[in-house]
Amino acid sequence: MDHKDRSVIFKALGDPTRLRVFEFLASCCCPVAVGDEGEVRPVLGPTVGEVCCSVIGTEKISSSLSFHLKELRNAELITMERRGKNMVCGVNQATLAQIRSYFSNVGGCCGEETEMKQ
Amino acid sequence: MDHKDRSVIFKALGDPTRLRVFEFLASCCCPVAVGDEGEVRPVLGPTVGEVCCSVIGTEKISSSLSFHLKELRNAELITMERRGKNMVCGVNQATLAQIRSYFSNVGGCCGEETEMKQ
DNA sequence: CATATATTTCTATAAATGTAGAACTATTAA
DNA sequence: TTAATAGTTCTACATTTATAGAAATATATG
Repeated sequence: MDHKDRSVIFKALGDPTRLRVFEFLASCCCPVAVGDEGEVRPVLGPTVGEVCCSVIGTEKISSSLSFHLKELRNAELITMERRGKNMVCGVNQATLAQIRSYFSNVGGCCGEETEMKQ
Repeated sequence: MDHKDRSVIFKALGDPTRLRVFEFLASCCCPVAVGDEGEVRPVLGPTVGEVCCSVIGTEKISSSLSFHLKELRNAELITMERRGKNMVCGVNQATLAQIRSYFSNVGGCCGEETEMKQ
């Protein structure tokens, strides 16, 4: 995750609607599943329509929501996969882990208070 | 730190120049000092001019950098304080701690892989 | 195949954002 | 008090971004 990736990630989370979508998806458990052959499979999370209901509060999916989902996908903050007529969404745990790691390392060289003269 | 605060923070970090400024300041040690009376005092970090040299690469401070610093201050990601002719900058450790805490809690209900049928 | 459902893409538009230069403010030093 | 330095604010402008509606695509179903 380089500087460019990070600014794309933060820009994606910088929009209130997108942050809500991200937080809603993050609040939906079971982000990753392992299939019979041991393969890691994408999440069976809410559909775009369900995200729309919960986050936007409308039945009809707007092009605006599609746009925001695309931005979140572009930042690799979420994944989406077709299930029949629907698209199901979930947070990308790998990226979330990278962000956590970034923040545990940034500015961490001497975070505690330091005694000082004058 | 509510939803609004977070989106302001992420939006601030979402601009490549601001992210560079933030990371530069975060890389400058000793963010907090405690004075003789026990009061927590702002960092004695780089001046705006020094930030400009390191991050933008120019001698002359642009209004654009001032604007970015204002955004970072508004998000409470950095603090600034006058020292004579200069303004000195540093990251706001309290906010940084809040962001760390946010990311350790978001989407963390079952982050590990889960066995699944079908 | 025709229709319904779910979602995306396209196009236009309005609002927000970043940049540049000039003018302004605060502090120090002569 | 005048000049120099350091930085900010103001104004204008170009670019980017978010939103809305219409048309297009993909899948399921009758």
